[in-house]
Amino acid sequence: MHNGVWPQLGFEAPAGAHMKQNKSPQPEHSTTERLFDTAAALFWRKGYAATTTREIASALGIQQASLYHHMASKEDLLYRVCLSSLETFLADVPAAVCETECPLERIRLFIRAHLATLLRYQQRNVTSLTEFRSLSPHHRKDVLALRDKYEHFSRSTLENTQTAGAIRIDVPVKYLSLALMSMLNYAALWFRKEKALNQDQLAEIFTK
Amino acid sequence: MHNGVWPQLGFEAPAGAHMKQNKSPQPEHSTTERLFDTAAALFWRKGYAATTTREIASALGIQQASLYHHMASKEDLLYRVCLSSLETFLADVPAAVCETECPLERIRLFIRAHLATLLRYQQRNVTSLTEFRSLSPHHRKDVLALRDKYEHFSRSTLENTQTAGAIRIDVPVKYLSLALMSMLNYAALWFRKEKALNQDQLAEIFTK
DNA sequence: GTCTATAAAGAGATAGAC
DNA sequence: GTCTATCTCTTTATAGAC
Repeated sequence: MHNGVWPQLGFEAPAGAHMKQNKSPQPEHSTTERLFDTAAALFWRKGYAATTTREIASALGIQQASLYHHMASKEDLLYRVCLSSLETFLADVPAAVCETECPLERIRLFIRAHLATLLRYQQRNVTSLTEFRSLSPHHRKDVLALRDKYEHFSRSTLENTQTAGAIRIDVPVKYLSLALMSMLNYAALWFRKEKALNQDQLAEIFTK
Repeated sequence: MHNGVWPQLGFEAPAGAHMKQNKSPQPEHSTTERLFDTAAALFWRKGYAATTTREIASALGIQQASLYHHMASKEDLLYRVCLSSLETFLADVPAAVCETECPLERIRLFIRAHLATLLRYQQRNVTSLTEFRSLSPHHRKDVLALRDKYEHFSRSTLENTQTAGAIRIDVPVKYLSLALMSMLNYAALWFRKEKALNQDQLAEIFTK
């Protein structure tokens, strides 16, 4: 019963996430990208504040001081992980939703695409979700702007669906969006390796 | 739009939570209890690892070294905050649910009572939910045992309701429980001061 | 039960060689 | 781009007086 409703942070990383090993001109696994993934994995497991730069360096197989060739500071590293998380959502999810005009289908696509991106880059996304408070005020503002942009998009999607009469209208869009995103994002915290069908199940459960 | 679907940790504490100021033989605000609340408030806002013992002491108006008269270590303090959180759930929620036999009403009472306890001791509960990983292995085991106990209770409640045909039976209880608890517990992370009606709204939204 | 003083360890970050 | 060496600051925790 241990993998239940509680945020079970602190597991090993889902091995082999996005291993494309292609040889395209812009390499997908520059040292900087590896640094992001390595750091996100540790932030996910131990939290940002509890993770030391020495641990990150050790996981990369280099010395602690060598990190500073790739990052300005530990906080700057967190900032860029958060940025990469939100930029991926903003690039991938709207693109997926655009594939249909049917309101109800759009919301299904939204849920599927959001969940797919959420779980594909789970470590970076959980970091972005849970370590936001450790950002400097200036960096926080930047990340918040991207969040708002995405939230606006998701709320519009629900709004259109509601207007079209495809979902319940007795609850303000604000709360529908809130409850849906809560459920979806919280999934990032406990999701392990359950089969992808869960995505449809969640959709079915909530779409009323 | 800033107080939306993202975990907005880092706000001021809801002032005046459980201020009873009675004069009962066992005082409700011993220094130790005040320490728990003060620490939980800081853990909630900054996270356990990012909170220093000096900050806790300063918030209590004493010197850092004086803390060690009330706790064995910083980790021991976290442990006891987590314990108090779970012990409150196990004491209050089952007691509330017992008040009726009607299956559907039981689940409504469960949701209401869980949410009420969750928000009443929000700071301790969020700490228990999010800082679990910072516990020592031994303390983690203890806390996990209490979690399992409560999870078993909540799942039984849903199971009985499902058996009685009051809620959907096309989804395994495991996932119903998971989704419900996710939604409820996640609420602890963003809930501020919205009116208590939200509790009923959530119940309505989810009870199918 | 709280204080001052301090020990002991660990943190992030920099300097400069290679 | 990575290394060794080290600086400086902060951290948790202890000692012992009052």
